Amino acid sequence: MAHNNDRTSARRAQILTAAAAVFARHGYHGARMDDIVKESGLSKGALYWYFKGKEELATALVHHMLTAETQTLDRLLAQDAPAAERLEQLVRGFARELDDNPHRAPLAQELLALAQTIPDIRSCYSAHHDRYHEQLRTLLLQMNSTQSPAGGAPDHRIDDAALALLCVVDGMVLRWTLSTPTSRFDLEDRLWAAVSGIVRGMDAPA
Amino acid sequence: MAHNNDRTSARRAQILTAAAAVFARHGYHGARMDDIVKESGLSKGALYWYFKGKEELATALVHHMLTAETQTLDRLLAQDAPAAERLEQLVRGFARELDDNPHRAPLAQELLALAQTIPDIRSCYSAHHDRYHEQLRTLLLQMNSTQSPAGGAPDHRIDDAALALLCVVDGMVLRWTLSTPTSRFDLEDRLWAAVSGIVRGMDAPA
Amino acid sequence: MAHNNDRTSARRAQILTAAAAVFARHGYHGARMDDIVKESGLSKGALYWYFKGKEELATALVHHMLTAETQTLDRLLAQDAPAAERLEQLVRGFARELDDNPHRAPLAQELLALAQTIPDIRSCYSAHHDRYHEQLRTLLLQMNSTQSPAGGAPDHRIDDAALALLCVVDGMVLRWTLSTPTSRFDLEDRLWAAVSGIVRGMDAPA
Amino acid sequence: MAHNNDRTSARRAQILTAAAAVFARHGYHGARMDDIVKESGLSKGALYWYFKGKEELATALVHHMLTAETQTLDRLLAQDAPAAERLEQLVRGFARELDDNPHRAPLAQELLALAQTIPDIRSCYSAHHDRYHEQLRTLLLQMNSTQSPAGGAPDHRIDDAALALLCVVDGMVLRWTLSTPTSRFDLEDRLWAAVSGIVRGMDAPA
DNA sequence: AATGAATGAGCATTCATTCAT
DNA sequence: GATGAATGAATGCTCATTCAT
Repeated sequence: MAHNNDRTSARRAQILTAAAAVFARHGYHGARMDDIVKESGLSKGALYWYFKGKEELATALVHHMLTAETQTLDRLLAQDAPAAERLEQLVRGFARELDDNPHRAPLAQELLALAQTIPDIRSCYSAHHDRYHEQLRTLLLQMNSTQSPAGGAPDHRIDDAALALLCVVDGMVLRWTLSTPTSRFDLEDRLWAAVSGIVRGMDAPA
Repeated sequence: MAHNNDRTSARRAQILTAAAAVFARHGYHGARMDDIVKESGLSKGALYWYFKGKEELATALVHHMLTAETQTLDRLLAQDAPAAERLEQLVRGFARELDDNPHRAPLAQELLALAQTIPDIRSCYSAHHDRYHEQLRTLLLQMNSTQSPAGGAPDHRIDDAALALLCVVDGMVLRWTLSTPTSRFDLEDRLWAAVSGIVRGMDAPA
Repeated sequence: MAHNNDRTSARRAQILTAAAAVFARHGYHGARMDDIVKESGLSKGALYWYFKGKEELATALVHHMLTAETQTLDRLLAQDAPAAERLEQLVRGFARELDDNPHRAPLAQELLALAQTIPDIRSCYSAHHDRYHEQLRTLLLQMNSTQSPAGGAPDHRIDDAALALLCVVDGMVLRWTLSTPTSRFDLEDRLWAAVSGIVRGMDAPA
Repeated sequence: MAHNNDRTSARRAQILTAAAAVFARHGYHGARMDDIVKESGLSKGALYWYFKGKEELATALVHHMLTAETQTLDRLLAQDAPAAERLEQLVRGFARELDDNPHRAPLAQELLALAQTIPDIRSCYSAHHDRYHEQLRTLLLQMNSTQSPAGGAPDHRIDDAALALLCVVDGMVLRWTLSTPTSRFDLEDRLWAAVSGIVRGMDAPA
């Protein structure tokens, strides 16, 4: 019977959504379980019926977000548009989503910070980084072979570029999140500019 | 009386060192004031005599670290070695220092995370980002004009590259900090590879 | 319909057995209803269908154990063996049963402790004490008249001896239960030695 | 400086007294730390400054009570009154004290029950039992040699009697504590009667 | 009869901060 | 300046019990 599972995952989602909201508002440490309970509309007992505790809440949230990200990239890799186009789509889509959901970025930073302290979360991120790196390398390889049938950039260049891409994204989101109203920049433009630069550098002569 | 001030700054330094150690070990939230007291070898009353509270401890620590970073870069800008060389020196020096001080990176991440929550710390980072961006832009301009007297890359390219450089550094340190013994990479090599890529991309044709 | 009652008492017995096991393992306060549910193999709803709550579980258990004890003594009193022999049988049988069932003694102590707190249980024990005292006095009277047709010990001596017997049993079980592997003594031997001493003292001249 | 220690032990005593009162009233499990705090007149922080937690409170209390008991017996053994007289003094004094302090007995039972659950407390009681048994054996030996210079009862009889004495005391206090107003008996008389019986039985012929 | 999801009052403990000495 | 005992609000979590199904 899927009934039971449906109910269960509905409840878990309900709670996770509430937790995400409260974590985004007050940070993980500033969030009280009571706040999440209130936000979820359930009772404290229900929350603890579905999740073992505060840490599991955070871990589940991380898992959820990273899984979604991986799937997005998977979908992109499976498309048959030119690789360069797909990369741009990825980057701009990513930036736009953050831009449109003001809570996403602070929440993500908050959860990321927990990786320092909570081993399960650390593992999630580690695994995700590796997986994402691999996916990106694949995309860059496709770009490279398409662009210049002759071969283009050597493999190590591609590898480095993939890593740089990953890092520049993380770093820029962080900077953007921390920017003040005064110093705030346009995430999409600047991120794409940075990515373009790295891609150009991939093929350029030393 | 300078005596007084000496004593005072010695005590403050002593406490900050202790706080840095404990924050690195347990994270900001996991650190108890008692731990810091014990680590510092002073008494609880003394700690509160020199610092208003836990937040001020963190803020002072951030201030200290960011100031040091700015000064390093300032010193570099004032040298008369070729700009490209100075950039490499900066990046490699930065990487090596992290590599040699295992606590530095986790501590930095922890403090960075506080920027989300503690306004004073957020301001510190915002200001530092802007300043650092400016300094880096200056360095890249020097490289550009040196390399190709004709002019080389247009200004907006340089600006983008400076930002990308900043972000790629932050992002890579983060990734490196989170990497497992298995997936750990060589920070200096990879960071320099990324930086090189971005610099190459700065001048490369679209 | 006896069907109904059979099912009912079967279920109740099933639950009580589970409760006894869990109380013996974790103590009354350390036992969670969930543990008892799991141990019983039934559902939480079922448990609460047959018992009003945790206290009733304990009360029923006490009732059950004390009733069994009374019946044992009743059976013994009805036998036609010499009184002295029956007393020895009683004491040794009692000791052996505890020796053979490692959980019995801690469970009994735990339930006894509840008498301080739970009025219903206190009443059970009070009543049982009186009843048991009476039964034991009867047995001692039989011994006395058998042994020395002339009359032997005066009544008040018999009464005191009966009480002493009761107390020495309780006290020794307690001590035995609390004894460490190192200091553990042979319950049957020592208990019988104590009982013999008291019986001897009953007839002995001041 | 004894100042510090004085203050410390005063506070600890203050807290322990409060804990004893509350434990006697509500039992260990029924007692809330807040109650003890209120009763002590201190603050919650102070309580936790002097005691690690609820368990340590109980353990310290047990320690305190058992130490006092041992000392009483030690004092008795050191006196030069006839042994028989000292035994009577011990038993009657013990009974009277319980009779005069209505809280003592329930508190003692409550703490004793914790021995089943809390290892530290169990150890306290185990050690105390052994020590007390030894002290009592010594006293009985003195009685025996005094009474009949020829030698009197054999050693194993004395050992058994000592154990029986210990047990009968524990058991009778328990029964007395559990007795209802209706069935309540005079502790001093009955206890002394039981003890006398055991002592008589010690020397009596089989 | 039976299930198990849901409830929520209750509670021990922590820890940043203060202040009398 | 320095000490460390004292404060008490804050909080994550438990678990006996209920009740819709």
